[in-house]
Amino acid sequence: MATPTGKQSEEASGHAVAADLIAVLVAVTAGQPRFMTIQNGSTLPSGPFAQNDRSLQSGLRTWVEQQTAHPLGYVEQLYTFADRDRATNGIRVISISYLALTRESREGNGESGWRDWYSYFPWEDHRSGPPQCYKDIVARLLDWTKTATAPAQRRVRSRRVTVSFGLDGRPWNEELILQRYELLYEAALVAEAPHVRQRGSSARPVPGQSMSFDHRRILATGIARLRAKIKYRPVVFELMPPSFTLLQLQRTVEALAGKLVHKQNFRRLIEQQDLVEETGAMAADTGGRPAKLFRFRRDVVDERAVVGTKLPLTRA
Amino acid sequence: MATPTGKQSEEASGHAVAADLIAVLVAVTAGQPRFMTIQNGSTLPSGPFAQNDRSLQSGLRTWVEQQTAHPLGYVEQLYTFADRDRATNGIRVISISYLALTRESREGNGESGWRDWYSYFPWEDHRSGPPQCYKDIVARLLDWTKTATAPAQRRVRSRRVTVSFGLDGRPWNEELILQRYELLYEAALVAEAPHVRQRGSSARPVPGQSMSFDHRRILATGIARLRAKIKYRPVVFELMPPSFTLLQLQRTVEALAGKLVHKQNFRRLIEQQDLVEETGAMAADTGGRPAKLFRFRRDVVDERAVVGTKLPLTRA
DNA sequence: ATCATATATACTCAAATCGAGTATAATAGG
DNA sequence: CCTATTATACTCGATTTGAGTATATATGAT
Repeated sequence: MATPTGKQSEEASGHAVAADLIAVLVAVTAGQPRFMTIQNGSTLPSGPFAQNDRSLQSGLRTWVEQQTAHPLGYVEQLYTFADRDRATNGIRVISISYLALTRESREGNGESGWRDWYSYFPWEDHRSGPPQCYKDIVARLLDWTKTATAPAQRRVRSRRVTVSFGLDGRPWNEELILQRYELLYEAALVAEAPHVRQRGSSARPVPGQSMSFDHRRILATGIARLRAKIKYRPVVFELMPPSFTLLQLQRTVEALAGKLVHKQNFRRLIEQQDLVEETGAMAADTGGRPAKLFRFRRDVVDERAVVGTKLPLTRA
Repeated sequence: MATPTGKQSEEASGHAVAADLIAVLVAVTAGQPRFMTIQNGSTLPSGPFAQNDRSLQSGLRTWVEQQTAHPLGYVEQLYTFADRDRATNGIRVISISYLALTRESREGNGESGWRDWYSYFPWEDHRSGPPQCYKDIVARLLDWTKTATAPAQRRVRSRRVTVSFGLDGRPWNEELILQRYELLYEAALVAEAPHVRQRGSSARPVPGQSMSFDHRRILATGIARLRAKIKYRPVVFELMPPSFTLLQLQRTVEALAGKLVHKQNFRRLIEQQDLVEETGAMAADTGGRPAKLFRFRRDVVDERAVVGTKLPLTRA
């Protein structure tokens, strides 16, 4: 029978679930992308959605601010999922994850603290070329592709590795961070993988700190979203101080994307979009010629509505 | 205290909520964009998420296929929300909405059926220029901007109308459909608005069929997502038959976007991206010179990974 | 004072892409 | 065989992009 939303609440009590809110809270400090953790870096801030919360977002704010003593700035929803294995006491848990952007201020309280996200994903930082661990990871993944029994499956695996890690002259695509993490998970090369202890020599995980539950996967989802979004929406500015130089802005973009951009073209793009204006002041501590300070023109954003930023990251 | 995901399930039983799954199921038939409804067009297909569903998506599939006798094809999550006023029996309802793409086959059973989405959003179809109702809607919105008491609020409203409806020489941006619906809602110009009956002459809603609950808003969210997504991911093809002419493809894109594109440039863009290949056959029923039939190259998509489609819709 | 070094900022230039056409081909119907 | 209609090839100027070069203004060492 057709049951419209809202009407089935009477019967829905038989389908009760618990709702969990999880935050990927990001800041960029001194050119390093960081995120908020609790429990000594093993867990993302999270908590149950309570009956009396006004909305999902306000529930999230309450919990995160309580756990981390840090107010949330820009917030957007990431993804909602209901894992089979998340059930406890026979009740299913639905997790609603959020991406939040701020600037790092005071330290967290107690066990909460900011962590560099590249210590969880060392293979994702290509700002000074492919990192140390990259070559080894690719080799181990290629080994894994060969362990498939069916030839068709070998081809599928091989193509996935080739594409997502930018082999055979393909470009490195920073947005594929989730696909790369999922490959490593399937290949049992991260500590979170369920069968990681069933395997032999290859059971040693690749470099990179692991997390509880699927939190590293959620973090990858957040990074992927952010890496995609900075290309078409002016969200980088949420991570910047009130005034900044163009190089600081560029370093922030590079920190998030995990790769470098052409300086002169970056400036051209930012300036011709009218997203920033000079404050009149100069930054003297640049180590070279002093740089003009700029501020974000928030008015232009709602002026042009959602219509966004361009960054020199779009092409291969 | 820090409470990681999963651990608080014991206490979470005190925070029990009901989860509801809602689908915006889209097809394009004969150049018209349509979506699946139940209850004579007033409601989106939806139902509770059950304990024994494998995942949210599979729960959704079960419900929709039961209600509409129509299998789901491509599915992606839209948004999750927990409205204050959605509570019944003291239990909060969390709604998880999905966008799904298919092709129209058989009719729905009973009360379910496909509806043209522009009969719910008549002001959104600009394929033959601004539609009939457009001028009147803008006029009524501009009247509404004047009813604000504070001058600052008048300016804010005025800019929102100007930007989202493309006034003062600004371009019409089809992606702003949700912003436009929200303006009409705030201005009490749609039947769903809570204060629609408290107002005088302007209580008459603008043209366009209304829906139960916030379903028209969810539909707008789905359309907005689809209009944005066709520009950078090859999702249009989910709506196409196995083989099609380039004009059919173009008409589908135009139906979704609600505006026309330059034919020659459209072809150039599609062909140079290698997203399609000739089947060898020709379509004779074109009304003019027969057209080559093409098929979507699914292999190219996972070859190039997420890296997407371009459509001549990107610029103003 | 001068020089190496670092950063800031202006400007150039060729290649690629895009918007908006024109021109020509192949069908159906009168 | 003329007209209407659609398909498809090709052109051309304007813009945008990638990848530089050139020059300006700081600091710190000698």
